[in-house]
Amino acid sequence: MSVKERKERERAQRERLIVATARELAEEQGWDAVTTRRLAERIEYSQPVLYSHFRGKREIIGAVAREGAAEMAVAVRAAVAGADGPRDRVAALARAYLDFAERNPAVYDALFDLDGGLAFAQEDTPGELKDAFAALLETLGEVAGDGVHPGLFTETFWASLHGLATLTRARRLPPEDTERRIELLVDRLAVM
Amino acid sequence: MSVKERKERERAQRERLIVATARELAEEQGWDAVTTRRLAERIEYSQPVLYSHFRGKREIIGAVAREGAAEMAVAVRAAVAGADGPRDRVAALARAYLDFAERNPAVYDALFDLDGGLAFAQEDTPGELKDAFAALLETLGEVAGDGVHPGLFTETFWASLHGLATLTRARRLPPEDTERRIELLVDRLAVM
DNA sequence: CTCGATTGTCTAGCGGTGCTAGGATGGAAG
DNA sequence: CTTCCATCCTAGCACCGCTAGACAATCGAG
Repeated sequence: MSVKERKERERAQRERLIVATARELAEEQGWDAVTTRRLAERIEYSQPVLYSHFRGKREIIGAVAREGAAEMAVAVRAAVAGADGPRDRVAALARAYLDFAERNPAVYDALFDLDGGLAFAQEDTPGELKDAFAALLETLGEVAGDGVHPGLFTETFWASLHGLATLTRARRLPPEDTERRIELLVDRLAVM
Repeated sequence: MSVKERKERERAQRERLIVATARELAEEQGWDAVTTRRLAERIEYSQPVLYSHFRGKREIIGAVAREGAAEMAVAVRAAVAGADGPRDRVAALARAYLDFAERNPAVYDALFDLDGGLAFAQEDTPGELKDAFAALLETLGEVAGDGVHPGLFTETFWASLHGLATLTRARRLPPEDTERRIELLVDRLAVM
């Protein structure tokens, strides 16, 4: 039976290789450059092997998105943990979020711009996504203010950050003033 | 010489037909369905005709985006004109913006998600885009608050709206609470 | 009115995409 | 040692954006 187990281990390892390579390629050259042919060549297997792990390209994007969500949750929680008081915590969260988006643009796209076939805000939403939202909620729920539902506040604050992240990266907003925009959001939206 | 003029008129008309058809097709079936072949078939010309008007598909997207920006400016100004007092004006603007995004998803994508080859926030930015931003600035600049640059405030408020628009449409946010999120944004961000 | 030049349009095709059917191959089981 | 089965690859499908080159229609000169 250990032969079978070994094969399963190797298979799981190859799956991780596919996801890591797709992410790498996307960060290097953008998702448009992540074609099944190039991806197959990089992992040194033929195209059909990809389809024995994933239904198609969108599922590969989804896998990168889930991985990214888990990392983002870690990054946000780490940033918040190093800050004192509600205001600093919210500001640290906002900076960590935008920083993550800037440093991992392809992952951010996989999460929020592209179609990775993932459900959001539903029962069958992957755990990584639920947890990433929970990481935001932990800090933002504190500053929702009286009579405002913490979840609703978190959604709204998150949407604002998402807007800044995407518009800045798509060169719709000049990047120099990012810090000032963050301060504005934090000071006005959060109730301390 | 009037023969030449007639031909130019017909050519301009055909260009408008291309843009209108691309927009129609995108609203019906999404931008993925807007292929040069399908578009050519709908306008009852062959593919290469498209390339005698536009450098490529991205320029067609850009043309739809410019058209959409002009319409959005009109919609926003109309909504604001029908409201009294700063708070109502800002709320009306926010609703009009999100309403436009919801009613014209393909146009909204052309403007802010896809690459239409347009410059933003620069000298060579198309007039329609500058004017759409101006329409936001006219109302939002009023409520930036002391010591906050009106342009910066407008960018930030706009980013928040954009975040709500995209996340809602991509099913990342449940749509039922949109109105409550708007109220939250307006009441907190704007200084009255 | 005829004829060459120019303009406009089309057919056909290039290299690429995501995805899949079917045959070859190599290792486990009997 | 042979049989069988899982695994993988070659080859190919239909489609994509885009373009070269053939063809037809129109224009201006003689």
